Amino acid sequence: MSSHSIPRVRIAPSPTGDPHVGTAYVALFNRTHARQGGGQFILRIDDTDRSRYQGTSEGQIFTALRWLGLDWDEGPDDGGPHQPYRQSERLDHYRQCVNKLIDSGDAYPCFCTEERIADLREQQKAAKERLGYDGACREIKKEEAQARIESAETHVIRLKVPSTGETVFEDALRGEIRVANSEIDDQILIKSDGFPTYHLANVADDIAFGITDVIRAEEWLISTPKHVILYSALGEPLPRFLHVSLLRNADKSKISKRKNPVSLDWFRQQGYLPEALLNFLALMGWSPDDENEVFDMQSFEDNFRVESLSTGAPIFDMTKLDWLNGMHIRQLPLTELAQRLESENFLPDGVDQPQALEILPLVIERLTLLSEFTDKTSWFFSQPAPPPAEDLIPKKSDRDTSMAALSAAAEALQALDEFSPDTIGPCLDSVLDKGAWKKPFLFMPLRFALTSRRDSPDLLEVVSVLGKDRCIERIQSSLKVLSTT
RNA sequence: GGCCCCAUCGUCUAGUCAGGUCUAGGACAUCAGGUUUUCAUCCUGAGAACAGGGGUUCGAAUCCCCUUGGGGUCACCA
Repeated sequence: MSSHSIPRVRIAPSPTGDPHVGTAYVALFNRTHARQGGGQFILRIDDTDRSRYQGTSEGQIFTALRWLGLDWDEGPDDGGPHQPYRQSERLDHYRQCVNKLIDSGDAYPCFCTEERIADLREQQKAAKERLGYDGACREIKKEEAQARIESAETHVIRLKVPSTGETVFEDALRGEIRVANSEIDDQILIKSDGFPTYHLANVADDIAFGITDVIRAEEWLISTPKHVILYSALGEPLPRFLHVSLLRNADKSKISKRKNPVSLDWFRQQGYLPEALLNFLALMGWSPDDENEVFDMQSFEDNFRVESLSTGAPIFDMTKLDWLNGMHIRQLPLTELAQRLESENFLPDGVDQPQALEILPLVIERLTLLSEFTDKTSWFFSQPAPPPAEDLIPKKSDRDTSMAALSAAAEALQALDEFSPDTIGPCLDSVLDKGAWKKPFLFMPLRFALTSRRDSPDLLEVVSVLGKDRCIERIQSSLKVLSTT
């Protein structure tokens, strides 16, 4: 297909479980490629496997892709010029297609039982032969086949792969791929339940939808020759094929649920930002020229080239995703961040956006995941249990020193009229001077008294945001702890 | 096992197509410093890779071959 044509690309997830990170990975490249060329990104639902079908899955896929901003131009839910976009609703189309193939002699009915096929495979294994259908039903005369079909005999339709020669095609990333036809199995096109297999449905739909670029995972590379044969039997020009490397587990095997989180829902629930996940996925196989690895989708769209995707096999290591998530959190305006926290349900119970906004500046630099917000701000939204005495007494200090320091701090803060970081700073400095304590001997007990934790935000900000009354109250509670020790 | 794909720091990658500018660059992670009253952010620095062997060439991470390693696939799943 001409490289000048307007790209029409698609992803074709199967509704068989949770929305998969690999779907998003491939969708990202497809959608970006379409947008760059002013073309269309199509969502097709490949639901031809009735045994693995899950009713809730399709909706989850829609939701997850939209969460990521990977929305589509044509799809099952909002229509398009080639409806329907669900394969289970296109059975007539596949039937027509396969009839054409049977007429032209490129496909044939096969009446072999699954038992015979299984036995055949065992024999082939034992004899160390190539595994695959032996073509037994190829020889059945058309009239006989027709009669058996009419008598409702169980059958499938197979592709008649040429027994000699080779099939050649170009992969946009890997160059010319050639496979001997003797290596290619007579693929089942229509299953005995009347549903098409992926191979038929995929090619038939890609033709019907006018798909120009088939950008999909590398696991499909080896079955592409079958698709090429199908295109040519149907008299259709080939789309451009481009097979993206598979995401891997740490042991380099194909990414899997057992060894990695793969559900897009999981990432959302963990508090990853869509822009961070997208950024991370983009980096698995591509890198920007300017070496700035933190970027948004606009920048990606401006610089990405699908042909420049790397051929290596990237290990899905979320360490960098965590870093990216923190970076993207910090790039978000505070009001936007507060909105996200609320809409994604990461706000503590009873806390609203304005309240979150009060405390957000103090913790934004400490967040890696949105889900950490609640824990990191718990000292602010409710009074924590007073810290144990050992936390209130820094190393090399002692109980009396901590009590004196806290008392002095309480007193000084009490006397403060204007309560802001600007006034609190000098106020605490004077407390320090008067007591002649080492800095940590005052500040650490105070930090613990106010937040009950070591990793709190800047102390002046904490004092300020808590306000005079709550500060005094918490200091008193800690003094009580110390005095009863 | 057959067939197909792949191979640069621990990880993601730049460089490979058009061989020299590569004593191989960046990022994450790690470690060490700095900033900071804590944690984090931020800044500086360090260690860390061309799988191996042949060939072509004045010159190879880059081209060719072999080996090794890894992966995918060989379903009436996609």
